[in-house]
Amino acid sequence: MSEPRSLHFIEEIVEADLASNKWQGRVHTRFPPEPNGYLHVGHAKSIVLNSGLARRYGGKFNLRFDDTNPAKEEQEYVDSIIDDVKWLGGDFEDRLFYASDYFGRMYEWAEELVKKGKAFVCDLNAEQLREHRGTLTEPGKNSPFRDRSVDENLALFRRMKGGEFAPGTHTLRAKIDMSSGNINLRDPVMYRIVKAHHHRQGDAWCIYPSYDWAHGLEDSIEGITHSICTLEFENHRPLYDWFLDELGIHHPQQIEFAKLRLTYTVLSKRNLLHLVKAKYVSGWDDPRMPTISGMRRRGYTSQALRAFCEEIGVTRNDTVIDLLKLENAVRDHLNATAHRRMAVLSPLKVVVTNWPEGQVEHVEVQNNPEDEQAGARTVPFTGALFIERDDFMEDAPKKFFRLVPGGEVRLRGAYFIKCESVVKGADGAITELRCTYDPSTKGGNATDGRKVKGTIHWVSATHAVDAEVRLFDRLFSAEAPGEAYKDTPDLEFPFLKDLNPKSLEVVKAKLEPSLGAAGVGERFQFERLGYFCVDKDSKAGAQVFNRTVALKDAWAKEKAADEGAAKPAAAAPVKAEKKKDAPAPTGPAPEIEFTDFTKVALKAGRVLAAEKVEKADKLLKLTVDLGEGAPRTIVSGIAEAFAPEALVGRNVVVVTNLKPRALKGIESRGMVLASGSGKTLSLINPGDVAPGTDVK
RNA sequence: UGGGGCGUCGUCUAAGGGUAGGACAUCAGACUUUGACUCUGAGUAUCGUGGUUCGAAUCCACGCGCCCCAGCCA
Repeated sequence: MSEPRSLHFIEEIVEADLASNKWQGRVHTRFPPEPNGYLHVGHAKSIVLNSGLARRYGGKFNLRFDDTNPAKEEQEYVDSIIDDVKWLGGDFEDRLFYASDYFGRMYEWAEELVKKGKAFVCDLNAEQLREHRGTLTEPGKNSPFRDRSVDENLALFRRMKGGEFAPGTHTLRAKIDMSSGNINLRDPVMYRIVKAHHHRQGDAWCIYPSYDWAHGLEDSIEGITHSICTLEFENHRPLYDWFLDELGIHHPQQIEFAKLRLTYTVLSKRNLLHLVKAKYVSGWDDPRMPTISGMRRRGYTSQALRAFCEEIGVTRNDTVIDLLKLENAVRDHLNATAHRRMAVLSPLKVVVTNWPEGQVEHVEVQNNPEDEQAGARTVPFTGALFIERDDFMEDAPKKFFRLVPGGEVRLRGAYFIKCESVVKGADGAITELRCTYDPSTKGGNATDGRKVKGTIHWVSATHAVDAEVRLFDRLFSAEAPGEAYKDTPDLEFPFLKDLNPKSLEVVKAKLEPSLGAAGVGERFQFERLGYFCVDKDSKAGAQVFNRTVALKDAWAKEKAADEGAAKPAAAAPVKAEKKKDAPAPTGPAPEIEFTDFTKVALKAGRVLAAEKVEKADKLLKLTVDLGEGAPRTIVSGIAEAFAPEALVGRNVVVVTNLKPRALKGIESRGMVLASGSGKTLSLINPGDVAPGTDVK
């Protein structure tokens, strides 16, 4: 299909190791989650990486629970993680391990280090330990207990294990270097006393190994060759190496890569846990959650998730992936595989006046035009139909090529219909369309060769199945949730401020009858709407569908662009001065919500240059100094009111936090505020202030 | 201010001294019984400044910016 992609840096390391026979030809990776939450799409990246390496190089892949902290871990999480890893295709065969099963060996190794004089029991409490640790710029101080004798350390350590001490009173520490620039090397804690019930070990232990001590041992025991983790563990690598070298045991190579970050998404277990616990979502598998179980429930396929992980690559760059890329991956897979069905989400009744009373015709429709093998199905057509409300407009713009009064449209797979009259209720709302069909257009083709531009979906009113459909939008409305509030004091979870209040919309839909038999988890494309799957909340006769992802919609985009043009002007504080029908000062569609005044960033700018935009009567291309170093290019629809040269040197007010938008091929980064319209437009003057000054 | 890391189109990511390529996004067009898919085309990038070299994203130097680290979490 495509050219083989070049190797990423970890594959290069593995291939070099294979070439040099560093591990006797072995490749053995692992995925080591702590069972303290559900897995999310970031973990998917790691699973795909680790299991993919094993598959690619004929190696092995382990699933290992890093269950060294009984206070946070639960069996529920273990179960969900196993399900998720399997679902994703992470093939650990029979190699499902638990770090807690190694506690005995870890303890013996700890005694070995004590005997070597490389570890000591420290009586400092947590606060004292912190004081002794020093700071980022100052070295730490040795613990007063650092020079205890081996015998004393051994005795004390055994008493720790024996449960003789209270939590927090003693720790076992490695004896390394309190003056190291790397804080992890300042005599790190190897064991702490925890009196808590362990999900597997019960109360067998009251001392628990810390991550740094335990992790390398776990890898070593399992014969791991490449111990892959995320970038924040890079500072821990010297410690990983130190323990293994002191013990002289199998020493895997730790390799760090950048973890996944996604726009409009939070991906930390702490934050996800809060969303669940505080009931902002229905659970870990809420379809809006970026958890693997949530995405699965929403209708994502594991193939799509894996394709996404392959596509984003593996590097050490700290980057943020556009959520659109994920959505693109599902669309891509579902487009190829999902059967098409018709469903009407917002029904508008259509009566076909010349259809023979009571007649039912079964029209044949293809299941998937992308896949011949998918075959065809039959859909009942009658004189009483539902179509989508959005597919009819009384006062339609030229570019609207769906149904309009007196106009003709094709009903997918059936006939052309023509709208003869519009029936309205007392409140003026459209309640019904009266149409005629053309019998010579059966199957959707006109015998006289005449064309209709639009094809719309429909269901027979008498046959339609009722169902609940859940439409999801992104859970957060900010690209980086909480970023704008991260310095707000007393805000424990800033990302909650960016929660999207419209992330879930529930509608009552009319479905084509074949859908009534669809079982939980089955996926379909509802033609022209998106991909949907049957949710587990479905009951007999009361199905629930989740929208996995909408289809791309060029028409919606065009409409939004038109409406968006009016939006920023209304959102800006100059609203009162504007006429209702005034064109916006510029075209950029804002990313901010209409009501969100507080998010509009207004700054003073100085126009450095201005020129007319080719093939656009109203647009000027402005170069505006906003005190940011480089000036911005802003395209503004003010050419009717201002000659370009009249603007140079003027101060203007600019909305700076809009998503860049291309106008006539020019990227516009912001919007100039103006009031009035057409030739009588005036620019808002911020006064005589420096470019970049906030205008309130 | 200590230690570690990272800087290539809007966003990801290739190019490992020799034409800065791909994906997603954007825009324009073609096709279309899904305004989808597909196809065609367009624009936009090597953090900066010096140096080495016939030639630098790549090597060197000096800057600049961003990320991680002061849990008895992982």
